[in-house]
This record gives sequence, structure tokens and C-alpha cells, in this order.
Amino acid sequence: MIIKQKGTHDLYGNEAKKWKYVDRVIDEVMDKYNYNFIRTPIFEATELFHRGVGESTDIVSKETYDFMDRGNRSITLRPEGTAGVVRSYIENKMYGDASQPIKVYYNGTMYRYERPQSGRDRELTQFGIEVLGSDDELIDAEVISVPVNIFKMLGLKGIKVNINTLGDNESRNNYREVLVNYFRPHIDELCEDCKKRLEMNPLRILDCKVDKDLEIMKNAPKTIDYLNAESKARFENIKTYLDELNIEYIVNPNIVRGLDYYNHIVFEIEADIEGFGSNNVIAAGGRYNGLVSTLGGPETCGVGFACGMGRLISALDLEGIELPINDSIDAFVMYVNDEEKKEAIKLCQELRMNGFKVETEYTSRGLKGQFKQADRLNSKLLIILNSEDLKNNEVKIKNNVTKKEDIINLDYLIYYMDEQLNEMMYDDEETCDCGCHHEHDHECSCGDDCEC
RNA sequence: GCGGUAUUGGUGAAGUGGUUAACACGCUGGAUUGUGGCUCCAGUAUGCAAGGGUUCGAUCCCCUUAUAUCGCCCCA
Repeated sequence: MIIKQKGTHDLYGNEAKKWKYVDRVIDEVMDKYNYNFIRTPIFEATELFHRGVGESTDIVSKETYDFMDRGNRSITLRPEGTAGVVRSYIENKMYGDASQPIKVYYNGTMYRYERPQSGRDRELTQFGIEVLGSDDELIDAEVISVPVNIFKMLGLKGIKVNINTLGDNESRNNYREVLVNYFRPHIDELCEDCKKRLEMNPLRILDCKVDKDLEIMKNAPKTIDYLNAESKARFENIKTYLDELNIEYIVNPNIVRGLDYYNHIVFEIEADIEGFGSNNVIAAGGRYNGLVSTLGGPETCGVGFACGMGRLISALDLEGIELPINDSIDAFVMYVNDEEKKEAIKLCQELRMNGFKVETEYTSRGLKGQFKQADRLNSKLLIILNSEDLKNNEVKIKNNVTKKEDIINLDYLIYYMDEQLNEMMYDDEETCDCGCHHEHDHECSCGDDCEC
């Protein structure tokens, strides 16, 4: 048997329905914010990603899917969304577009050569946004608000927004030096990994899991104290805008993100839910004012976030959120003999073209099995074909909720079905004194003080 | 790259060094000669991840590999 590759998953059934639903919510929210969809290639020149992330991490050496193509070009499957979007921005000269800034969103698969674990796969799906060409704090706040509002639309409650600032490059470099000088005398107290980090990527010492309880960690210098006046003012502005947007956040000085290109605002949105694995950051992002020029474009500022779909859906599952997945069909067409079968396929097509969601029998089950199958599919109506009825241009149709059965002329079937299905839609609702429909236990929307 | 735990049918799973591998769900058929959802009956694993070893004998013990899962590194 050929089996799937490590760290990949087949998405099907109800799970797939959930993903499609979340996709639709993402599309809707992005549309309201006027982010335009962008699709960039899944594979790019290796150099794009290597230049993007810099040399200070393991990423380049061991965590990308690299291969040589038949033309002996070094190719890499995209490990994240930003680099491709920025490449596209430069290559298509979007900086020259009349409408600035450029606001785009993506939603697609990424590839990372990692050891799979909770919340971590080799093929993963991320969506995210990139805004290129605005340095305004307002857009920083907006970028944070987009995932927050998507999560809100989905009903996700246990989220924690952590923000921090690295300041501009001057502040950032300043801070880095202070941090190294602070930790160097204490190097013996640090764990093995942090000893390496001190040289490679000292900022990441701050979110070490092993050393986090040490005294020296608690007293470590904080980025915020080493900002120059301008960087400090920026951060304050962002916080003000977030307050205006009513977005709760925590200033967490240990949020540094791993890569060199970040500056100013950085943020992580955690799923603060019981039972979530160690990888509980579902969305993260920040400002990357140096990246466009690093990749060969004009000096352009940028900001964005990315969100892992798999982790997001796990979070929804863990909170027990039931997404509105439509798992019923309008009608199941049943038949027994060949003559009825021909009518069945014809009728199905006609009903589908008229907007009904219709199924029929494909595996030669007996009538009994067809009833079972119709129930499994949650069919609202059952259409039972019978040669005798067909001679009169009629079919039997049974309402699977009320069990009421009728014989209907084929010419009127569509109207009859519409009527039956409409009644069912209101079945869950009640009509209150003021005459309006609403679901049980829901407040009446009429605004008057009616007794419902 | 490193470590922990696991791997029995379509599914959830019990189980023991020794003839036919529980039980449940599901599915198919029958009781009901064209009307199901309840009930009853029947059928449903050349087989306990793969390979090797220990043994008279292994699904059960040992080793290796694969896969899954969780964690470390890293985190875009």
C-alpha cells in the first residue's frame, strides 16, 4: 500500500466541510477590509527564502524542502507566504500602482521539512495578509485586528493577543547589544541551547522554555526600555488604536519573533485553551520595513500576519464550537427497475438545475437500503419512483420529517418541493405574538415588548 | 538532528507464550413477495504494522525498520 508522506494529511468528509466554511469566513472578512486575494507559486527560487530569513537560524540549513529541477535550478517549496508576496510585489512593480498601499491576502499550503508534532506538519495551510507601502501605525493596528475579528466571527473565545515592539533598526541593534552584555556574565546559568543562542540569536533567549524561571530572566532588560523616542511613540500610538478598536492585548516583552527582518511591532495570538499542545500560537506577524529592499526592491515598508489553518481549526474543535456545516440534502430519488432508473437520472438533473440538492441510488441497493441511505444523508424529502405512477406522469414524494406522503404530478413537483422545504425551514422557529418568526430561545427582533 | 509512547477488522477496541482471536458499532442479506428508521437471525480479519531472532510453539518476549503521536531544537 502506498501511504501518505510524513507530516501530510488527507482532508475529506466533515473535516473538509469545516475548512471550506472557515475559508468562506476568511474571504468575507478580507473583502470587508478590502484585502485582495493574491496567489503566488508554491515553488520559488531557493535564494528568495534564504535571503529573506537571513543566516541566524536552522531554517535555511535544515527546514526547507529544497530540490534541483531538471534544468539544474535550485528550487524551494515555499515555507511561508510573505517572501513570495514581496517577490511578486517587486517583480510586478506594484509600488507603481496608483492605489497605495497594496493590501493583499493569501491562503494556501506551505512546506517545511520538520519533525511533525502537535500543531506542526510538513504540509500546512496558512492564510495571511501583507500591506506594502504604508508606515502608519493605523495599519499596524488594523493588521492585528483582522485575525482577531476573523476569530471572533468564528466564535473562538480563548485567544490572547501578545504584542511587543523591537523598535527601529537602531533601537533593535542597541537592545541586542545590551542583552548580550547582560547575559554574558551569567552564561553558566543558561541552558545549553541558550549558550548557543547568545551568539546566534540572543533575542530568543527571552522565550526559552527551560530558563524562563531563572532570576536573570526576570530581570533581563526589556526592548521597550531601549527604544528611541520615535520608536516609543510609534508603539504608544498602536496601543491607542488597539484600545479604540476594543482589542484586548498584553504587552509581552518576550515576544521577539525569530527572524532578522522584523522591526517595530511584533505580535503573536495564542489559543489559550486547555488541552492545546505546546505550539499554541495560531497567528503571528509584525512589521518588516527592511524586507522589500533586502529582496531587491525599492525601500518599502511592510506589515503582515500569518495564521495556521490547522491550529485554528484545532482551537475551534477544542472549544467545542460547532460550525454551521450543511450536511443535509433536499431530496433522495429512489427507484427499483430500469425504467424508473432512467427517470431517476433525468429527474435528478432537472431538480439540481433548479437549485435543489439531490441524491439518488448508485449501488443497486434494494428499496430498504435506499431508505437507509436517504436517512444517512439526512434527506428532507424522499421521492419514490414507481412505474405505475410514471404512466400518469406522477411521483410519490414523502416528507421525511412529518412522514406525510403525497402523489404529485411531475409538472408541479418543483413547486411542491419548494413549499415543503420552506415549511421545514420555519420548523425550528416559532411565530410570536407580534407575528415575526424566530428560533426557539432567541429574542424577538421586533424591538417591542412582546411576550415571546 | 535528538528523545518518550504507541501500532490488533470498515470503525471503537478486549485479549493470552499453546486447538476455531472477545465484545460493540457499521455494513450486506433475511424475517417484511416494492416503503426504511424498533426487534430478531445470518454473513462480515489466509489475521494481530513489516522483517529478523528466542522458543517445541509467539499477536503476546527481544532486536531492527516503518508509520502514528507527543516533546526538544528551530519556528517563517
